[in-house]
Amino acid sequence: MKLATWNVNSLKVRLPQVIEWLQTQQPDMLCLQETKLSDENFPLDEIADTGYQSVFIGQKTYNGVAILSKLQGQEIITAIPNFEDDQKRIIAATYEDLRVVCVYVPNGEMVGSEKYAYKLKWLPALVAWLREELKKYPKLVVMGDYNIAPDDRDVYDPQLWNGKVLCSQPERDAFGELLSSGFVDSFRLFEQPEKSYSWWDYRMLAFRRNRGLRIDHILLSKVLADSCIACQIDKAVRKQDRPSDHAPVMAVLSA
DNA sequence: ATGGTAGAGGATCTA
Repeated sequence: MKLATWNVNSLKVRLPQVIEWLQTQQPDMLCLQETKLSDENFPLDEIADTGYQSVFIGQKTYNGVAILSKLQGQEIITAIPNFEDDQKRIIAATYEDLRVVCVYVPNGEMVGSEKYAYKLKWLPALVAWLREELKKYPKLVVMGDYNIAPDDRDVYDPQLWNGKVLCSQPERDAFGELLSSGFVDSFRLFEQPEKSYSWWDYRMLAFRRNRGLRIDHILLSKVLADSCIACQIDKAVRKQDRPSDHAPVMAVLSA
């Protein structure tokens, strides 16, 4: 079983790359973030032609999430329950006994900004909901763009980024709260290359210089973590023409 | 040099 997540930064622009990636990697589930599409414009048929079902929730211009899978998703949820939010950042679906949650955590813009306050309000709401999900679904995977680099080794220049958005202590604490609720960062179950990142700014030749952050994560419930045999970032995708600024992350479960 | 790029939409906003 291959589980993957990719912030595509416009599914309209990236659709050919997504279809090619589905065909070559054959993931069982692919979570997408920043589709930036209204639901009526979602490329359902093109994706179906590749052999994948889609569940999605989007909006014009910003945000938007989807789960592509070879199976049809059930028990679909498209928002955090009991949390007022206009932005489309969450979709969850059940595939047999596997519960998949796709998340696009707010970016936060800058420490102290209104968007940062929204991020710090959004994250505990996510954690509270996922604690309930975990009670219902022992086999739970939560993957997506968390917009949080959990540790200094996930940052190309920790001094420069110290206390900045994506790295600030309140954000890292919120991520820690999520982990301590019963999740494991699948990437850190394994030995990984030094300076492994999942996002590189489009500006300043950041990718060529490997000035990146690891902010896209696949979190597994304990039951799933026990069967995880690999996790890697597909950095080659970021080298393509007209790439997303994020690379896909993929975890492999046995059986 | 307080910069730079990409996407959406059609002037800025978001990342």
